[in-house]
Formats: sequence, C-alpha cells, structure tokens
Amino acid sequence: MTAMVNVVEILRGRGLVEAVTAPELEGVLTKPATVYAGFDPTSASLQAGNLVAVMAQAHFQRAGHSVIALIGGATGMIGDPSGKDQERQLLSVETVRRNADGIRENLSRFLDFSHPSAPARIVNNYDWLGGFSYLEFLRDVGKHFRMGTMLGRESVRARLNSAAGMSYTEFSYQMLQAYDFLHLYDTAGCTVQVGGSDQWGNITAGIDLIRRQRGAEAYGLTTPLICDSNGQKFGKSEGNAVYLNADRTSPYAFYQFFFRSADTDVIRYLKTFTFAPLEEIAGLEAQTAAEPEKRAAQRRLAVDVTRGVHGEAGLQSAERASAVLFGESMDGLNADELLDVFRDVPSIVLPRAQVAGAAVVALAELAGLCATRGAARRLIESGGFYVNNRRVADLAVTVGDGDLVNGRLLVLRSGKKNFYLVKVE
RNA sequence: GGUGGGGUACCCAAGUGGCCAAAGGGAGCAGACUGUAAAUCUGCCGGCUAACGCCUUCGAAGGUUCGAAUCCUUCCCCCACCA
Repeated sequence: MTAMVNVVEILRGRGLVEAVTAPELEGVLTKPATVYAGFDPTSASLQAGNLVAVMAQAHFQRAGHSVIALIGGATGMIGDPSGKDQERQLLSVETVRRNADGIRENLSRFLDFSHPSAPARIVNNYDWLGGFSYLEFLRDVGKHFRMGTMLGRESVRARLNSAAGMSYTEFSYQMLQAYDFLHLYDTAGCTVQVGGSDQWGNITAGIDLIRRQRGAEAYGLTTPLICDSNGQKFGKSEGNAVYLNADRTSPYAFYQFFFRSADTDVIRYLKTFTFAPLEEIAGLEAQTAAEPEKRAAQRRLAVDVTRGVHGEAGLQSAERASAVLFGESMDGLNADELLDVFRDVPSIVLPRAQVAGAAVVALAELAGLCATRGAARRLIESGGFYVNNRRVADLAVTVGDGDLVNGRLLVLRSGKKNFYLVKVE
C-alpha cells in the first residue's frame, strides 16, 4: 500500500488545527482510520462557521480516511454547555428530526457518500442514546466518570461560576458525547474525533471513556475558532448568521458575504474554506498586495465556497446578480431579466393601488425596507435611498406608473448594497 | 434568613423634583473618502409629523406635587458580603 498523505500536515498548512490530544495522532493516521465529527441540530441548516469542521472532515476523506458525520439528535435535546453562558432551550423531538434532515443535505455537498472504498456516513446518536434507560446509563456509563474530572472541565467550571448556573441536565451532556465516541469506536472502529476548540473537554471525555472501558487509545483534533481581523466571530453578516441553506441565506447573499472579506482575512479564509492549492493561494496573496482593488482573492473565495455549497447553478445566479448590482447599470434590463437577477434578493408583492402614486417614504416602509416611517424618512434625508438605482433624496417624490419596469417591478435600495424588490400586481 | 448595593433605551452607563425623549460609550443605519476592504471623518439612532408639536418610555403598581427617571408606599427581580 502506498504511503498515505499526511492529513494533519495538510490541515496545519491550512490553519485548520488548533490542537491535537496526542502527538502520536500523525503516526496513527499513516493507516486508514475512521474519523467522526458531531453536528448539533439546533437549526435546520449549518452555518458558515460550521464549514471549518466540515472542511476538516472533507480533508480527512480526501486523504483516504473514513469519515462519519454524527448528528446530535439525542444530545441536541440536552444542549451542550460548551462555550455557552446560558442554559439552552430544549428542542422537541420533532424539531430535532427536521433539523437533522437539513444538516444531512448540507453535508452531502462536501462529503462523498458514494466513495468506492471509504464512503462517508451519517449517523444520528438518537439511534443508540434514544432507547437507553436511565438506570442502564448510570450503571454502564456513568460509573466510569469521576466527579472531580467532570467538575474540572472548563465548560462546567465557567458555568458554575456564572450567575446563570447550570442544570443537572446540561452537566450530564459530556457523558453523552463521550458515550457517542465509545459507541462509534465499538461499532465502526472510529478512533479519531474532530471538533471545534470548544469541544476539547467533550472529546477528551470520550477518549478517557474508551481507555477505561476498552483499554484502547483514541485521539482528538480540534479546529480553531475563526474570527475576522476585528476579532468578530466568523459567519455573521449584518448581525445575522450566514446559513448554508438557500432558503435562509440566498446564494447571492452567501456569495456576497465571502466577497466582502477584508484583505487581511481573505488569504486565511481561502486556506480554511476552499480546496485551492496553497501555491495558488500564494499567487492570490501576491496579487492582493499588488492590486487590492481587483479583489481577485475575494472573488476566488466567493466563487469556490458558493460553488461548493450551492452548486454551479447557484454560483451563476449569484455572480450574475452581483455583476448587475455592483457593476453594470440595470437600465436596459426588462422585468423578466431583473426578476432573474434579483431572484435571491428579498422581495415583496404589493397591489398596484398601493404603489402607484405613493410617496417614496411610505413605500420604503410599506415594502419593509425600513422598520418605521421615521427610519424611512431619515434614510432618504441622509441620501441613502435609491429607486431603480437612482438616488431619491426628496421625501415628497412619488412613484408613478412610469417608474415601474415593464409596469410591474420596482427596485429599492438602501445604502450601497441592500437591494429590495417590489413586485406589483 | 440578616445586612448592604442595584434594576435607565439594543448593550454598557450617567442622571437624585422642572433646562430630560433622558449625558457618554459601544453596537446599528446612512453619507464622504475608497476597492463591494480596512481605517478615518460626518449625520442619524423611542413613535407619529414637512415642521411647531403631540404621544409612549427610566423593574411593576399605587401615591405626593402645578410638575416625577428623580420623593413616599407596597410588590417583583438581581448582585455582594455574612449566616
């Protein structure tokens, strides 16, 4: 058998390694291993921040290892206290199930489930934890945990010292995740767990359990928490999370999120969120230094990630919309072309009677572009309001039939980049 | 349970009878400059209004007063120290 590529080295080179539990991991990975990462079904879609763990797993699979994505159908009902300062709201069984389906869809874009020798697998820990009785669990699992160790975990200590405190339920979380690791070790020969840096405690809990119960060594690798150069957690756009599902974050908005990356972040992001070879990234870095206004690195980042998540069709619609919105004029486009370009932009349908003859202030509020009439007034007075890409700074201006593209479409805009489509019927 | 300190707008925080829709900072929105970046500067930032102004807000409910975020009463919640 030919020597395997050193996946840890690849991950390091891309800034995807925060820490490993033992240096021997690299040696272990010279032979095919089974690697798992868990995903919390708190939402029906993964967020951009989750891409770090997903990419790490994809690199493992590309290097010839078997990967398992674990959806926390059971643990999601309990709530992982790691990195949270509040007790979590419990999710219903139904919600967790629905969310698990959404996440499965997201993951399928990155992991190869039909790989000939090592197909990726998705498992749900509800399948083995759901039927556990409390007594059984205490006897078979809880017995192997020491209070001192559990209380010493960072996630527990931080919460016990906080005003919010911690419930017994959340305190028990670490045992469940540890048991997952043991279960996957037993049933799939899984010896490596990958997770965010906040997962360190949960991962080592699993490693301890496997050592105690089976006398075997298991390993963990954590990925760093990605922040932008301002120290803000990665994956928020205008205060909202960036999701992978198209119905939550449109391909256009998704593309734009990456395209707007700062120069100081974009090279790091390319390494982390794309498979672009490091030599190419070095080239883009040089180009960014020489002619930053071309935004070549940002474009490459946006293109690669959007294609990965939304496919070729999603990428094309995002690029087409971006070209029109930020470059070419929208004059000369008819309503159908505009509808196509703005497919991903928020829109509202209004009856003709409410639009024709309406003052722009009223319209901005009515369409939902501004929360209140006053906000609409201020926006217009400060010169940040556009109708069909033309600035309107006068409150008294009204919209007439002649302003509607093909008599049925109006493009509103706030600031440089927030478009809003009004469909008239 | 005792004692002390608190609850002010999205967040932090000043304000102890009228000049308070409430200082300052942060976040946010917009403008200028740029490159859809960063930094900087400017404006806005409870609601309605073209504006004068009107309405609702300072933990909750009552009360005193011409007038209350500010004083009084009761209640709720939080924090610190002690038990």
